[in-house]
Order: sequence, then structure tokens, then C-alpha cells
Amino acid sequence: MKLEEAIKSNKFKNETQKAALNVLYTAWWLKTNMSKGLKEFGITHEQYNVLRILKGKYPDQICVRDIACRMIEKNSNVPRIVDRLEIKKLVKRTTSQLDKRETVISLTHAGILLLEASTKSIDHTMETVTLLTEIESIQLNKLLEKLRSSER
Amino acid sequence: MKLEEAIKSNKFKNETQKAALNVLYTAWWLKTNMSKGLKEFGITHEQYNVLRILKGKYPDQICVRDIACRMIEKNSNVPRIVDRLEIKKLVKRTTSQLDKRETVISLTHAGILLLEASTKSIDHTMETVTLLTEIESIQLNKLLEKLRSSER
DNA sequence: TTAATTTATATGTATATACACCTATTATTT
DNA sequence: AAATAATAGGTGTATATACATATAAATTAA
Repeated sequence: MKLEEAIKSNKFKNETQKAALNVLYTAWWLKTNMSKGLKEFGITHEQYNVLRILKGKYPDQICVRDIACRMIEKNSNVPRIVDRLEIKKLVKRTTSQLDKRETVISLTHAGILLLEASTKSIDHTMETVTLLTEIESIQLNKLLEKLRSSER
Repeated sequence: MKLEEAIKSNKFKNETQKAALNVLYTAWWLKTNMSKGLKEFGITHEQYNVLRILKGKYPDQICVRDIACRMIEKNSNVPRIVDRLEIKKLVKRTTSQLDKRETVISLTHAGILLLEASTKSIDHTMETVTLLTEIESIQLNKLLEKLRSSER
């Protein structure tokens, strides 16, 4: 579906404005597809993101601040996302002994199992849904980074 | 900033997976920049989106359902966004006389003024921040629509 | 014409974003 | 060493997303 159909408008100032809206719409579309796949595992897209970050460092522990700076959405409220993962017993919280201000988070066995199963499912969903060749993907990555090149 | 730096990871399955994450991160980045610009006008990014949709049809009125299907994020809870715009007296709600189930929304004079001022500001922000040429933007739009081509 | 179904909107709940502020702990300064 | 500043994480509030359900009005079927 073209963007024009998706948002029922073709009044764009220029192609750049359209591209910005297209990025926003595509992100919403990707998130929706991911969430659908995660539903059977009882976790949200953001909770999955935190589990993935923990896995990336496993078996090392990682503090809340380090999780936060690895999140895609930088304003995520990590303590609260961890709350929900803790209730489901997918992660464990411990106060760091080196610095008692820090809370270190680690995956539980249940967390590892759930992450493995959901990753398999999500990877499959994303492959089915994201129809780009490797070359096109490289091109897209370049354009997105050019778009953001005003970022300091 | 490259995606690797932004999310402190370079463990991507392939370029397509990286592209999907890059779209999500770029969308967050764009929204953040937009929100910063809208702050002085006291409205959120989503409230601005609704005002823009109303302007697109002005002076025709438009019902809640028609706003919803024009939103970028299709699961937006339009009645609630309209609640907030109504409190600020930027829009007016009326029950349609032709179909009493429908609520038609229209911009107030204050809404029009605020929209004009904020659009000026937002357009400027987006131009400063989104560094793509017209040609690159066309290319990006094509790639995003290819990415989503599994959409039915 | 009444009953059943569909549609438009509103509302409730869980989770998330965005951001301000609080508290405990650590680091720095005087 | 005591006072001050900085840092990590938690918590409160407003708004949003996501989705289920409720309610009123309109449409369709019996």
C-alpha cells in the first residue's frame, strides 16, 4: 500500500516531507507486525527489546542505565518495563554490591526460554513481512543515516 | 550517528534486520524532534496530526472515523485526542444531524491560528533536521513502500 | 413493524512514552 | 571530616497506544 492510500492524503509539501511521514508510518506498521507475533508469548514489543538487550550481555549482568542507553526509544521508562518482566519472573533484580545505587538485572531461566522461542517466531515474522533484498537494505540504511545526519 | 552507536550494538542478523531497527529508531528520532518544536505551542505530536487532518478538509466538517483512518498510527484513540483539543478550545464537537451516531469535529478560530503558527515552526524544524535531497527522498519512499509490500 | 445486526463513538484497563521530581548512594570540594 | 554536588534508580502525572467492551443510532432481516 502506498503512503497516499494508507493516510488518505496526497498533499505533501515535497518528497522529503513525504519521506518523513513514510518513515513514521512504516515504523508503526513494523511495530504492529512485531506485536502481533509477540502476543502468544504474553510480552510487548518493548519488553522483548529489554530481554534482547539482556541476552546480548548474558551471562554478564547489566544495570538499568545500560539497558536504557541501548533502547531504540531513548525515553523508555526502563524501571517500569523491568517491573513487568519481574512480575512474569522473566528477569531478576539485584542491588549491585560495587555501587549500591545501581540495580543489576539478569535473565532468569524462564526468561531465556521465552526469549529463544519468541526470537524464533519474531525473526520468521520479520523475514516474511520485510520484503527487501540485502542490497536494498544497505541502500535503505544509508538513506536513513543520511536523513539523521543533522544529529549531534 | 550510525545505528550501531545509537543502540550500542552491531549484532545484526543481516542488513534487512538492521534496516527494520533503523526505521524504528529514525521514527523515534523524528517524533522527538517534532515534539520539541511543538512544545512551545502546548500540543503533542498526535494532537498536531489531528489538527492537520481537520485543516485538510476545512471548512468541511469531518467525523471521528474519518480522522482515525487518516492517522499515521492507526490505533490512535481519536475520541481521547479530541477530548484534549476540545479542552484547549482548539476544536468543537457536534453531533451530526444526518447521522446522530456521528460526532463531527471542526477547527475553532483559535485552532486555525495555532495550527498556522505551529506548522510554520514544524516545517522549519523538519527542513533543518531531515537532510535528504529530493532525489534521495524519492528513493527512500520507494524503498519503504517495497519494504511494506507484503501489506494487504 | 419489530427484532437482530451493524456502525459510530465513547469508555475502561494495561502498558508505554515523556518528563519532572524524590531518595539513596557515591564522588568531589572545602 | 563535613558539606555539596552528581549519579542511579524509582515514582508521580499527563498523554498516548492497544484492545476490549458498552451504548446509542441506523440498517437490515424476519
